[in-house]
Amino acid sequence: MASQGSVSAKPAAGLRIGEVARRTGLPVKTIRYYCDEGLLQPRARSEAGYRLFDEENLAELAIIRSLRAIDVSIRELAKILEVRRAGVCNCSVLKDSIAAKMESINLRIDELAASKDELARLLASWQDCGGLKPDR
Amino acid sequence: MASQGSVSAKPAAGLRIGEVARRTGLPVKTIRYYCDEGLLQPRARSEAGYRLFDEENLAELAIIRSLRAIDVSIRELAKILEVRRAGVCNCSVLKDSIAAKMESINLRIDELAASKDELARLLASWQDCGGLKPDR
DNA sequence: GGAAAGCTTCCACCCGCTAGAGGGTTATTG
DNA sequence: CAATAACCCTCTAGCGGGTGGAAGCTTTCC
Repeated sequence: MASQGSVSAKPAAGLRIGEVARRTGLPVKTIRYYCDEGLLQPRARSEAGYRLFDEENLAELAIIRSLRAIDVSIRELAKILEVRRAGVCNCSVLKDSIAAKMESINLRIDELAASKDELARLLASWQDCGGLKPDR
Repeated sequence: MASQGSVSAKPAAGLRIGEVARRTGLPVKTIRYYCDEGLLQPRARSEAGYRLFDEENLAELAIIRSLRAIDVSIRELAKILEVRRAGVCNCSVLKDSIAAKMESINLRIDELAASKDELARLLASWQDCGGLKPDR
């Protein structure tokens, strides 16, 4: 009902979960799981009970993705987002924590680089010997 | 019994699991788990039933770590190591597979870099506003 | 010889999803 | 307008990859 005026004024009732999934690249089920765990609070529910998300939620999901990528736990993430939501930017603890996470990303990148080397050596060893067994 | 000659000749009965843990940085339990899953076969068991590992096992663990770091599954790893053990260097399938994994490491690194940017922006936004809430 | 450290097995549990059943809602289309 | 497809809901179960702890041998060290 009420086709949206083609020109503008979009009250944007809210994004439904599928749309959020499309925009973030996360599976619908995962988003639902994050809600269940208290990581994410949909702005509202539709009449029918559908979760309705907003742009803020998208921003939160971006943070979630970033931190999950370095294995920050769901629990810790919940705390972090809570603090953020409370608008406690002056909370240096959180800032430090995030800074630490960033540092840990560097570590992780180094580890991955090392892994790559490891695999390269492995490949090279095969290339070289063209069929030699690991000498056991 | 038989202190090892300081000069050489090390029959090296085998490394016990704790030593392997210390050398690889993996928890003892995890190593045991890898054995249970058939990833790793200790060279032997001591009289008392202790797992005894050798240098080859250490090399395998290095590979395991590298591939686990990019979420190669235990099952796939088992196959990879089996092939490797069989000395099938001419198996281009495996070589390709490893090459692909290496490519995926690059992807992962890019993702992590993106995460870092995301977090940097987050931090910066707080720095800037010195106490502004996420505008909700 | 006796305590401390290290190893064994086995079983239960945790985390982060993910799949599927069963059922209501919204959108499209003939 | 009814039918159908696509979407959403909750709930329960299961999986992958470990991890913790109990109970009980071995090895090491003083």
